[in-house]
Amino acid sequence: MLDLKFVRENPELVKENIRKKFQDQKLPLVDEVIELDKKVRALKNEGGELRAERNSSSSKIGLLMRNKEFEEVEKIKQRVVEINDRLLVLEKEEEELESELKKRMMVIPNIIDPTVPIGKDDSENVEIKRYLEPKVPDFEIPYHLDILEKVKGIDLDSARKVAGNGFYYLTGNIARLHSAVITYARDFMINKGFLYCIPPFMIRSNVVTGVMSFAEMEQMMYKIEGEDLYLIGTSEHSMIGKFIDTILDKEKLPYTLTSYSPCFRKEKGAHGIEERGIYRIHQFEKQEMIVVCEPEQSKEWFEKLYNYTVELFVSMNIPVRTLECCSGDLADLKVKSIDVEAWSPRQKKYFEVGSCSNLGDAQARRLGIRIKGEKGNYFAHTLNNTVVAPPRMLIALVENHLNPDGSINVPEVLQPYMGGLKVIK
RNA sequence: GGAGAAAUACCCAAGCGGCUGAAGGGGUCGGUCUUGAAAACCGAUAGGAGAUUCACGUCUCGCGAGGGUUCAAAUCCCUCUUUCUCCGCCA
Repeated sequence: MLDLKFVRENPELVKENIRKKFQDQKLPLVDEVIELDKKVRALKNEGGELRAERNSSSSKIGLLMRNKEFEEVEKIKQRVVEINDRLLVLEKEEEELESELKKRMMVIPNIIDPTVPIGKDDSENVEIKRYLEPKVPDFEIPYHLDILEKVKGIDLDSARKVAGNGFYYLTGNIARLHSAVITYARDFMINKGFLYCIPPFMIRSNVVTGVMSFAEMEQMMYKIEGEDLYLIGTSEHSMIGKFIDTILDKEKLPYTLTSYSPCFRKEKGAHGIEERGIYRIHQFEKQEMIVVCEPEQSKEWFEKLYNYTVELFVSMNIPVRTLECCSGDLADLKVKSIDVEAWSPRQKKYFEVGSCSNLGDAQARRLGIRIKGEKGNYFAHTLNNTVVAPPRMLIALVENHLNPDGSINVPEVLQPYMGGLKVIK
């Protein structure tokens, strides 16, 4: 969400940004917002004046009552009743206009970073850089399910009986590998100076609506029956929620946090659960990182954040590349976003394993995350990025470390977390 | 889950329909005193959201949150949230 003042003062810039994102149908919203804003302010002014009159009249009544000047009191009372009637009308109108205004403000996209490549959709995303050589071995790489089944590491049949499609049992060394990845990633981030957190895995509706749009909420979030609680889709929800309505101390910035959580997603909508196996599932686990910082530091942090993920994958010997989201593919709240994609030697292409986003002050404005400044408070910038999210990440791991006999090499950095095990057979 | 008590500014706390946007302390900041400090004394110190103004300023909202009663709400009523105490249940 943009600053209303900014829209008021820079309508052309806002429109230009909408065009860059190929959302021309939203162009009229800008003028509508400016018009609505004008009306709301006029109403506020009138209401303010009336309230001021009511306040002074009411205290006058107090004085007159003590002097027993009842006739005068009745007169003033009547005037105040009139004021209240008028206020009722004004307030209703103001509320309506404000909700119309907010509705429009919510869908006007955030101003994208000047470095974001212009493009219509995900086909125009831009590869930034590759890390490690994407190798295709001279033997055939089976589908990841077959690899995992061969080492008795997965049981989807039982999962379907117990919970349905989109769930999994990981077993034995693969389950252990899964934990090893999470634990290694946790320590990796702790070593980068991040504060490790285990957040609530359920959050209230007001936090949900604070961190995502209604459409997203409907498509992603599981609701707990009979409670005002939702299962989190990512720990970003509870981690950013932690800062709702706070005024932060300059000295304590930046907040750099890494959190572990299971993530629950309905995966309703466009694709459903088409992919066989553990690529797209209702439940997975994720190590996440978030940063809350000074506005002028967010760009710098953005670079650091996705590079941490790259470094982590490279340390496990998994080839990755960074792919920048073009303007048309960038979610409305985001200033800039880069995906980290891992190499799939089976598909001979890269697939998404992480996503790093700079939200600028958009999220902070929605959630009221401010920094105490010398001359008034201002909104913080927020960023989030995946450290690693197995089991999807395991697809990349097993495909890249598969031996011709179907055994899987454990990357050296994970071996300590696997009791020294070097090969999963 | 049941029964009680509470939520007021940076902290503690008074107030329980109008003169209270809020007594009193502590803290913090400034000053007097002192070689310097402490103590003592004096003074200052209400965060936040919004409107308006070139600006000084003015106005509105604001006593956990949201509703309601009233000419008028920190104060009365309702709902919710949180905290504390006790009981029950449970890793």
